[in-house]
Amino acid sequence: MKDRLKSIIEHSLTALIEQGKLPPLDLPEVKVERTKDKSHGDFACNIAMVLARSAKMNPRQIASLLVDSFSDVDFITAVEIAGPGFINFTLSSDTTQQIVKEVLDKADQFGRSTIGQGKSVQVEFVSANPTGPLHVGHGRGAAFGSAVSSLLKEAGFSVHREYYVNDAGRQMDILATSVWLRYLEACGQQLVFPSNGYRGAYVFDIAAQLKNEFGDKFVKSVGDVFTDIPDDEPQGGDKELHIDALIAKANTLLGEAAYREVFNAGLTSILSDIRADLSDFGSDYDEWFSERSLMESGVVDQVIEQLKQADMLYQEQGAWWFKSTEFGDEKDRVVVRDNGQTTYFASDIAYHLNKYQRGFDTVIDVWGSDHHGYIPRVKASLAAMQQDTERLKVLLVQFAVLYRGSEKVAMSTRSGEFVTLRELREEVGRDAARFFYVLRSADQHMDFDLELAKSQSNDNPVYYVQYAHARVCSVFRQLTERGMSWDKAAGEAELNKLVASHEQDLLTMLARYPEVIESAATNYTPHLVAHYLMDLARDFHTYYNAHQFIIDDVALSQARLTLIAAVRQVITNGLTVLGVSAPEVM
RNA sequence: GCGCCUGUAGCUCAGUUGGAUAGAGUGUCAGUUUCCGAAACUGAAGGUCACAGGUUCGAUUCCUGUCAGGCGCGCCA
Repeated sequence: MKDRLKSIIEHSLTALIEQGKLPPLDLPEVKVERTKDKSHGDFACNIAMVLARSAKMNPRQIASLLVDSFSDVDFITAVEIAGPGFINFTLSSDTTQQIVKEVLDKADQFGRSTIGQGKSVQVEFVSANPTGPLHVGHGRGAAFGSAVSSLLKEAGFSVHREYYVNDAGRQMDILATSVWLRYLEACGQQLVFPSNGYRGAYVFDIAAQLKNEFGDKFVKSVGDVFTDIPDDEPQGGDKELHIDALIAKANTLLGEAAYREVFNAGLTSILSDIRADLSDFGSDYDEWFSERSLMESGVVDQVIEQLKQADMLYQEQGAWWFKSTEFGDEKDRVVVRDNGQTTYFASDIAYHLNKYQRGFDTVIDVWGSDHHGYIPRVKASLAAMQQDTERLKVLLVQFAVLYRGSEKVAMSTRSGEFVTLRELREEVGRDAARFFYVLRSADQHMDFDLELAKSQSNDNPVYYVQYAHARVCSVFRQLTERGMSWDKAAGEAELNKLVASHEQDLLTMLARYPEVIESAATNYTPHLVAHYLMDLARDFHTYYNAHQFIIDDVALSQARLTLIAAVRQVITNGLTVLGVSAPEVM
């Protein structure tokens, strides 16, 4: 509808210029927007005010010329000039009413558009290191990432959801060593656990599993393990040096093959836990991409070679540095350490190049906002390889600050003091958790009060929306119980009976849904959908309290039932986009 | 110190890319069931849009500065 109005206005403008009634001028994009106040009609256009300056004319005068030149169209009943020069359009009630038919015809397709033109988008989200279970901080990225993916799909993009598995690197070695040390303890040995190791309960579980499966295969004497290891921090040493030495010792004592077995035990256990967790949370993926595969296939080395050839790397103090400052980064970044190991950043360059080479039109990274400083160097690396950095979009998600009542909860994976995503899901439910996460815009800090979410979960807005859906279902159940039925065709033929103000509000609300989806998709803002659903639910509840649906006037009754059937459909569609269920009974 | 983000009702947050009288939830107060589900509805109260300038027909929105908070600034990931 916006587009139709737009083209009418554009035609009139060009006609007026040709007729010499308006001076020749460059036409800006015509914007037609929904009004926020009903008294201003359904749509408004501000073009007259926008043009006033360049045309050197009074905006109301321009508006008046435009309005006079509009040809009559059947779907508009009133065109008015208001305020400083707005042109307000009022739709015919017949046009407004037909949205019900459209919703029911398109059903779960209602809201789909083709603005994505089938272009391919890759969305990478969560990608937490497999060094421990997902915690509530990851939940927001999971809910946001999959909601954005669903939105893009609705908008006509071809979407590929991906999880980047950091199954290589130092953090994984720390995990492997932590598992091994816990295993040694499980085998009856006494030791002082490194302060920088992973202390979570799941490490004990993996160690116990290891012992079950392999017996004493990996047992070495603790005396040997801690020989020639520099002091840990509590003993006045450096915790990083301490843990690195332990990793090296694990490698030499166990040998490469056995070390790899311990390493993989930790990796596969945690990764399968993460996969199950995300799946249960309703965040599904098309691909799990392994960092190790990039290293083992030599892609990382190739990329480094490519950058060397392009004179983008230089050697200093034994390390290889990437000249990211030449592309706007604050400082140059190391890609190969002096000990010969490639950095995480080197893998990431290779990974992003790989994404580009797979041919995605747009590559989206969903990152925690604490990684924002990372954006310039990744973009720099792509620029250095003559890639179009505009294809990469990084969406930052602020972490939810967790509260227990009024007390802030300290979060640390290493110390094992965190609330897992699984715990959250079990306590507040998947629907409430997902809805809560996407209720706020992603770039906004969010306070997540566990006590509130747990103890007063009935106050969560998700129930308000779901209840509206269940209520519609309930009406149809009631209808059946009374031996009556809903006749869709009859209802659609009687839509002109829907003239009450509550009905008009609902009709307008339904018509807005595709616009909301489009806006939410193009701006990567799923919270708009959550807010829309709350608005729609409110209008429905208000309507419910003001009018009866099952009444003696058969024609009106069928029209109303048809309307609320459409409401039910749109609630279902919207909740589905957010990964939230639409229960028939609550 | 530098960079990015944020500052809107008591609290948690929206605000249609610069538009008309700044909104919702929650909390507080006052009401609504012989009626399809009261997990609902109606009404009231609640604001110097952090502060000060600037840009223009018009600013919560854009620019500058100040103040306050968060995050980042490793041969970690």
